[in-house]
Amino acid sequence: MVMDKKAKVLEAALKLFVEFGFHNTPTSKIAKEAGISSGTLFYFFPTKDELVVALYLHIKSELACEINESIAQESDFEKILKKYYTTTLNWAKEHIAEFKFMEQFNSSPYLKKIAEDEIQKYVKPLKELLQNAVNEGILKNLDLEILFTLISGHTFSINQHLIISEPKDSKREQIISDTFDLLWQMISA
Amino acid sequence: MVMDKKAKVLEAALKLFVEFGFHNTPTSKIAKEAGISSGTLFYFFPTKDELVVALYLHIKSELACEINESIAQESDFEKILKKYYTTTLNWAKEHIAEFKFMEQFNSSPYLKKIAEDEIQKYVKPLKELLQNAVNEGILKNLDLEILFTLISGHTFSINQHLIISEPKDSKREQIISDTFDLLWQMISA
DNA sequence: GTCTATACACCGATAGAC
DNA sequence: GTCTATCGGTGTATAGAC
Repeated sequence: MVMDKKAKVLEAALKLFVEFGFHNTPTSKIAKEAGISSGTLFYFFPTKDELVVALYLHIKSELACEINESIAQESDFEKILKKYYTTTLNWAKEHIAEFKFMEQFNSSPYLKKIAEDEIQKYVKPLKELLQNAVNEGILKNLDLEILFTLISGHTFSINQHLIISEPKDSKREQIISDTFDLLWQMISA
Repeated sequence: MVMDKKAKVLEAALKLFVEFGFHNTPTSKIAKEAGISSGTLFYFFPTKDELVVALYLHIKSELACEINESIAQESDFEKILKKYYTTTLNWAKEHIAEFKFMEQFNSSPYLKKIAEDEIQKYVKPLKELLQNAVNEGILKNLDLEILFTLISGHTFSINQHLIISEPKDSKREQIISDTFDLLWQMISA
C-alpha cells in the first residue's frame, strides 16, 4: 500500500521539527526524509509556513477526534472530565513527537498565523461542558476562563511530568488517577 | 548616562525575538535596533546562539533575584509560597516580553544548550522548601516532582490567563488571591 | 505529479581599518 | 571597541523537462 505523499511529508516534518526545531530544519531535509524531491514538496505545500500550519491543524484535529470518541460513552460530568484527562494524557504518551511539536508551536509566533475561530473550534466543546457543570452546581462558581485555564494547565504540566519521568504503566496509572483527584478536589463544589 | 552596549543588545534582542521569534530575527536587525553595527554585536556575542542563551540566563537570574528578595521576609510556609506565587505573577506583568521569551525558549531546542545544573540552580530552592513542608506534614505527601510540577503549571497557566485577559488591578488581585487558595487547597494536607 | 537544476535573497560571521 | 565591507554558506522557492 502506497502512503500518501502529503502524509509522508507531514510525518517527516514532524520528526525533524521536534528534533531540530522549525528553523534548522530546511525544506530540503524534509523532502529527503520523506523520500521525495524538493519540487514535489512545494507542489503540495506552497510555502514552508503553510506546511508548518497544516501539520499543526492536522495534529489538533486528530487529538480532538480521539477525545470526542472517548467521552461520547460517558454521561456523568466527573467521568467525562476524567475521560478527557486520561485520553489526553494517553494520547500524548503514544504521540510524544506530536505533543512536543504542539508545545513548540503554541509558544511560537506561528500561532498568530492561525485564525482565532480555528482554535476556538477545539476548545469550545470543553468550555460548554464546564459551563453546564458550573450552572448545575457541580463545579465551583469560578470564571469560565479561569476554570478552563486551570484544567488545561494541570493537564499540560502532568503530561510533561509523565513524559520526562517515564513511569512504569502501573505507576503511571496511579499518577494519572491521583492527579485527577487533586484537580477534581480543587475545582469541584 | 550611557547604557552598556551589551545590555542594549540584550534589550533589542528581547524585543525582536518576542515579536518575530528567534529565527526571523537576523542579527543585523538586532544590531540596528540596538544602535550598533553588526561587527560590534559579534564582538560581544561570538555567535547568535550564545546571544540567545545569554539573554535567557540573564532573565532567569533577574526573576530568581526578585523572588529571593521577596520571600526572605516570610517564615510561615504558606506565606512563603504565596509570596513566591504573587511575586512571580507580578514580575511577569511588569516583564511581559521577558515572560514570553522564556516561554518560547523553554519549548525550543535551545533549551538543550543549557547545562542541567544551570537549570537546577533555579529550581532547587523551591524544591527544598517543598520537601520540608511535606516532611512537616504541611503539604500532602505527594511525590516531590509532582508537587513541583503542579505548582509550576498552576502558576504558569494563571500567568497566561492574566496576560491575555488583562484584568483591572483590583480584579487582578482578586484572581491571584483566589487561585492561590485553590492551589493551596489542592496541595495542603 | 514528480524530478533536476538553479535563481537569488539572506544571514551569520570575519577581516581589517580606525 | 567600533565601524564598514564583504564572503561563503544555506535555504526557500521557481522553471521547465518528463
